[in-house]
Amino acid sequence: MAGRTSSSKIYLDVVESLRSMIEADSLLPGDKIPSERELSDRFNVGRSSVREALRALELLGLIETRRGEGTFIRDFQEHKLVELLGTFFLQDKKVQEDLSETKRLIEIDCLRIVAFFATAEDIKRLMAWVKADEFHDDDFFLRIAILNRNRLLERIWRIVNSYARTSEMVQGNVKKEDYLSLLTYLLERDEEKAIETYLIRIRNMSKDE
Amino acid sequence: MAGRTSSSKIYLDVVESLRSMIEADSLLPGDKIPSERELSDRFNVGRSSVREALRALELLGLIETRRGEGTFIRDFQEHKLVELLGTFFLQDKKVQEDLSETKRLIEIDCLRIVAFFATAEDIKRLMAWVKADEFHDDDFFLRIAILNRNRLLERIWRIVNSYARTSEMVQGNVKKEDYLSLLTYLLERDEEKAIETYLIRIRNMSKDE
DNA sequence: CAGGCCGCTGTGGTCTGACCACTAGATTTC
DNA sequence: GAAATCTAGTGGTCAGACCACAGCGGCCTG
Repeated sequence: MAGRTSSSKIYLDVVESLRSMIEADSLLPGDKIPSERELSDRFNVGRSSVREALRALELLGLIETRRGEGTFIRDFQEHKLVELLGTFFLQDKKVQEDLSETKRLIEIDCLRIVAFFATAEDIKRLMAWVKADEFHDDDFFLRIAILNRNRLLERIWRIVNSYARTSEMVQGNVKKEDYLSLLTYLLERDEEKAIETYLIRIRNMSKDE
Repeated sequence: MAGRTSSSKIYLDVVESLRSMIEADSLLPGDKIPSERELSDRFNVGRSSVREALRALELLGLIETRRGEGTFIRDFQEHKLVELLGTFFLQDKKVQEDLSETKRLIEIDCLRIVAFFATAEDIKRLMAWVKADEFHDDDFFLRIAILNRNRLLERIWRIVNSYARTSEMVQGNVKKEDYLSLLTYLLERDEEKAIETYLIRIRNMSKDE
């Protein structure tokens, strides 16, 4: 009956305990963590609970287990674990830069794909939408991301974008003409011009703050 | 034996079985899935294995369990990085293509960045490594991903790669010369040539199968 | 009849102890 | 010294036992 830190689910406690343990002992990727039996012992929980935690972390790619050898820490960097537990990382500057750079790269990738595969009809429909509605820059690229029919890339964009959005850099105002000319290039399958237009847009956005 | 289902870890099989079951029965968010005991029975595995799978999915945010009631499918859509994994479970065929395409795009992005920012020294060090060691294609791009100093992009690559790898098609043999010439172009900051070399490599890899 | 109490039953949550399969290192054997 | 062998430690799996909780229905009481 000790004061359990949290959620009435032991395995989550174990996850948390592991996190602290890893942090406290400053274990690095490749390092071995104690055996299941020892953890079970150390945390005073059943081995099955330890296993549930470990299996979950394994599926997340945070640890790696090798039968007969042990359990090892895998790519670390900001463990996804931390995010899952609600600890967010958007603090330092570098992360910000990485976010916007990554976002930019993905958007360009999407443009490339769209320039290559999207039907003229799809693009025209998008142009009509641009003319008709009022919208946020995100909305525009969401549509681009959807047009590119790679669901995974679309997801990645959504994720990156959602992070990028929280920590907002000022979204400068971009004029409809810019979007339209970008789309026009896409329609003409002129990948390079489209990207160029995109980059100019970026520059404008960060300029007027 | 083309499709190997059993990955030697029962709980992973269960995860897979659950995926198919959900797909087959077209279960939607909010729907209840069979009890642990029934699943254990249906899949002919121990309940603990079922639980390991369920706990992992729970930590991923894909399902939700309520004691005394049951286990339910959750509304994914909004799960940060975890979303990635969601994709992994939900579709199947298309995902493979998306995975390799995305991987390719990211690798090219990394190459671009490296061509632009990496120091000559770093690249030379990589060349030395190529000459000296035996390695897998993944290892090479892992190093490229690390060289590009965008941690986020590196991380996305790792994730995508780890998934792409599981389902992998034979990694054709690429010769060291190819890597070396690629690196040479990077050293000369010749982005286009480097990417061209990269693409040729891809073609070779899928050819000899 | 209404309201509430009670106890089933089914479900997840947890622990224990027992095996198996495998790895690595120590030990023995040649 | 090298090869074969044994052994301890580790993850993988299972079966069975409880517990805690939610939901349902029946029974008692006012």
